[in-house]
Amino acid sequence: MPLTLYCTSARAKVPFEPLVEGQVSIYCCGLTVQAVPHLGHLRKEIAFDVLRKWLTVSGYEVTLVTNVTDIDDKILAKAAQRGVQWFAHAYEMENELHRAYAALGITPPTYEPRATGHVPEMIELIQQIIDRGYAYVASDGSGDVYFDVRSWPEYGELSGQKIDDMEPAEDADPRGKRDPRDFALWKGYKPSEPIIASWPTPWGRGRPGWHLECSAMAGKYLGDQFDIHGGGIDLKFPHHENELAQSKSAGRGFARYWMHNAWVTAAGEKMSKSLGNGLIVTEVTKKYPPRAVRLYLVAPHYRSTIEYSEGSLDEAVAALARVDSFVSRAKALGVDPAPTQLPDKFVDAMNDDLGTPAAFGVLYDRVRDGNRALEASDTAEVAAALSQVEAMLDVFGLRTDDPIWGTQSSNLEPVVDGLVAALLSQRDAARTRKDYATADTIRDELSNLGLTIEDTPQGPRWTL
RNA sequence: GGUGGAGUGGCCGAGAGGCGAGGCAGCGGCCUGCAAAGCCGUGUACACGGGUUCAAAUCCCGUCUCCACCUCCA
Repeated sequence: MPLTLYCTSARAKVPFEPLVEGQVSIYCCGLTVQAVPHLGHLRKEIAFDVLRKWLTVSGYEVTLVTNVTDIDDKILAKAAQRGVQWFAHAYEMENELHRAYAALGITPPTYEPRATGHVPEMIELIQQIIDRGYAYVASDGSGDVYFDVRSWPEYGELSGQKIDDMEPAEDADPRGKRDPRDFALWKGYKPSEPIIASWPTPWGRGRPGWHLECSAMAGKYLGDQFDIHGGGIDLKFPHHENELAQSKSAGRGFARYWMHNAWVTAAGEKMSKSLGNGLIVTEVTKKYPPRAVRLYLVAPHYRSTIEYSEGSLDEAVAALARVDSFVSRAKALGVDPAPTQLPDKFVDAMNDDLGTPAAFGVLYDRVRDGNRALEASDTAEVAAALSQVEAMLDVFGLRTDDPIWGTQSSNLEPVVDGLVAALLSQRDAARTRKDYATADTIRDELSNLGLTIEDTPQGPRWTL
């Protein structure tokens, strides 16, 4: 089955054909770095991380561009509130974002351009749109430049919205607009804002409009036309609709496929930035193993809403433990790794619009097969299952030994291993003379330290 | 008002006309000194009311509930 992806503009799953054979270019709207990222923000990064891995496994060379919006109203407001420069606040939050990437094992994008580094590209794009007659300088002398939505007949093609059916803007302040739905390409400098948060342009000083920056950066790094444009479902309208209008009205082909991921909700509602600290990525990964958090975000389909709950995270911990347990027991057996070939069902599931739920079903089935083989001492089958399980985990970014999780071993590990082994051999001796009281005391003591002792036909094994 | 999405077994979460995805929890069994892990077995669920069909969770009509977007938002 060839790869199909659900395309928002087609409103259907469509076969994926890259623009350039063997290569895939993806632009995925990144964060406005105004606050510490929570789980919901990173769901997008995870979803596209998996897409990227799957395309890579499928033989494509992938370029993923994710922007950092480092200037906007909220950044200015928060920086002012804290009494720091806007760029200091933005940079701090960008670092937090990178920490969150690392915490969840997300490969950083190929390129991660910052909006403020691309003002010349934006000016060029605005000029193109004005020259073609689809944008204008505000009539009120504010220095704003607006896109003229009425002039662009295809406006609304992505989201299916019609200009006339839209709710009229809450603040009926026209601000020099021809139509209330016109959106800012460029925001004129306001004396209330720091002068260093503005850049010179042919239309006066000012700063980038949010929608425009993405069009400009996508164009710079991926060209006028590229394969996939992604982002959270909330960006579909107006952000992506506007990006599309800007780029196409400037004569650029822009994205050929649009992909949108769904939310992580909390208490049934969209996780908002005002929810507090509980769901901040780096906090969650203190309470739960990072790989389990990643599994929790990867296992449901990317277009399905995930309801946040600690119970679900506990389930993820348990499910991952079962997989890990098989991998470590199989490896302890010292089997020769079999050549890796992903199961057909897994490939089909992933090719069907990244069907991770069905793909996980295949993973769990193989783990069961492997466990059965382990009991039957069928080393060939253990080896086959192990290599497939690891290959599948690799696609999800969940391999224990993936370097992205960092080196967890320390030089103390052999020491600990030796100490535990010594205690276990005492326990074994006690068990041999049927002194179960002593044996159980040793096990309890180790258990109190957080070690789990399991007796297997190959002797006792311990895990932390 | 417009646009889009959702309601599935104790919980999570897929599927999308016929064959009970899968996970977690539970129960029974095997194994075990006891455990743990693992394996085997075990559940007849699809918001509600109609309809189409030999067959509907899946299609059609209607109803209810929830969520998102149309303003910054992953």
